[in-house]
Amino acid sequence: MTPTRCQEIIEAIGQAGDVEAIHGVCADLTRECGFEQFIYAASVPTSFVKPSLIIISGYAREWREHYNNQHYMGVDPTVAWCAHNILPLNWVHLEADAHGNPQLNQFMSDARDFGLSSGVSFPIHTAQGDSAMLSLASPEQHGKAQPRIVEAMPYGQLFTAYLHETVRRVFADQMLPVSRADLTPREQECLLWVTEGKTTWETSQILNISERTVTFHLQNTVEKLGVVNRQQAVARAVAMGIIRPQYN
Amino acid sequence: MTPTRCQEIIEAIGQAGDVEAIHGVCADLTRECGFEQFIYAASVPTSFVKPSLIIISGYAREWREHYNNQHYMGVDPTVAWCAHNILPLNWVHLEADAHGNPQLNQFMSDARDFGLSSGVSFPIHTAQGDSAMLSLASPEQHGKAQPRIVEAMPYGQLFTAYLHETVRRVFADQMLPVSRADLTPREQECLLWVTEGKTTWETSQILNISERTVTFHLQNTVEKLGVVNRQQAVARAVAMGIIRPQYN
DNA sequence: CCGCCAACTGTAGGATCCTACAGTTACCCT
DNA sequence: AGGGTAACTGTAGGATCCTACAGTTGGCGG
Repeated sequence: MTPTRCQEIIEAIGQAGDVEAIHGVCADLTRECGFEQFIYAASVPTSFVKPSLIIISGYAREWREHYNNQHYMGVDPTVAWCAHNILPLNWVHLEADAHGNPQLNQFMSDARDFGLSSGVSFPIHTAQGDSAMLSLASPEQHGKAQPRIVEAMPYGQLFTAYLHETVRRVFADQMLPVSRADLTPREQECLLWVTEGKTTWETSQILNISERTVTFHLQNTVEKLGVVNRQQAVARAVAMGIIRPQYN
Repeated sequence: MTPTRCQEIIEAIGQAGDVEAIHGVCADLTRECGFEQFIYAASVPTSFVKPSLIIISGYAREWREHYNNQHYMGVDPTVAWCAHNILPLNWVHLEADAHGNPQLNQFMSDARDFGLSSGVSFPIHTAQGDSAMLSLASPEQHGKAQPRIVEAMPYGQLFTAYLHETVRRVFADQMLPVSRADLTPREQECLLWVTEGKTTWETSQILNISERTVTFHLQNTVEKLGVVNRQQAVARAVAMGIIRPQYN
């Protein structure tokens, strides 16, 4: 792939304005990289127990149905990898794990039946706590597909980032309901010290205000974040990147 | 850059075993991409107020000193960008922001004096809450440098990910002190429901155990994480990725 | 068999948080 | 001048958390 072509694809990703357009540009870049099927999945931590998922599938519909029926999301090694890692996963490395894991073996055998033999998965994590993955797959044997996977590595990683950025724009309403901007500076400050384990009184001493005022700001924070108490506010704020390292 | 050369560099990054080796491989890839200086910086959220930084600098020593003396980390637009974004930052886009911001203008003018005129910064964020950036810079004018920047985009993004992975390995002792594995399944479960805003009693009902037992597990959690109370435990756990979306 | 450890449970007092009450002050923009 | 909003403060009762006390049970490996 030439740098120019790469820039064109990035451009196209940036201009996609709805799900269909995103699907289209994904299909294009999948073909361009020499693969046949793709799937993009994003996870937004609106809740830790039940996160919302945004899936744009270029996999066979039958496979998606089978996948859901079998609850394969809990088995799928690409999902597990991308949830924890930042490096691309070449599916050739999954073979070894499958030995002695009948569940995983079954999954991979089923996947092969639907044309998902070789491929590569790209994870992406944001500072706001949401994450996504893009998988590019082909029915080729692992050996034959390696040159294509190696070549796709740099581009796939970059495309995934741009893709996720576009999804965040298009699905803005389904993403987390508030941003850092919705909390006032004082509210952020109070919340920051709470995440550091300070009590209301300690925080009031640090900020040179009354204990009551700290409580007041934290109350507002809890309400703005749409949560029920401090610990949930802390969880939400950290997951969303509202509270982040201070560079002074 | 050929796919083969790209793979070789990735290989080299993976084999680096200490700071000097990482510095060396960074210098190599910087040259390979057509740039002159680099800097890698990682931030580990051991504390939200005072995160630990790991910096591997291929910038001029004098610039680093000036940068620290002027407390430029709070001004540096590449740091601000990489803290929040997932896409590469082409420095050419910073020009517009500098107008009407004397502090930023001063910073960029100073940077130019040290051979940092054009360049690109690559952010990376992990599921464990730490993040890093790699900047590649050149003394060339923006216009002249564009082809090099465009070409470096995909590779830089990928190298940054591998680089950060290596740093996490080499600096393992300076990274976060505990991993998910250090909390027992029950402890993770209790913590999960706390992050969802459940009270001790509610959690006990969900898990079908006594209120006292939930308190017990959470006590252990607080102790293992080395924090002082529940909110800090929640913050730490979320920042570290111990608590993450459940796929069921 | 014994030690280790995860999981579990009870009581009780003091610390802290949550909620609902009811305001004041200062700044910015229209 | 009036509206909006951030920041600020007080009281008080009930809910919840924290801590220190003192244990039991079951599984696993040496």
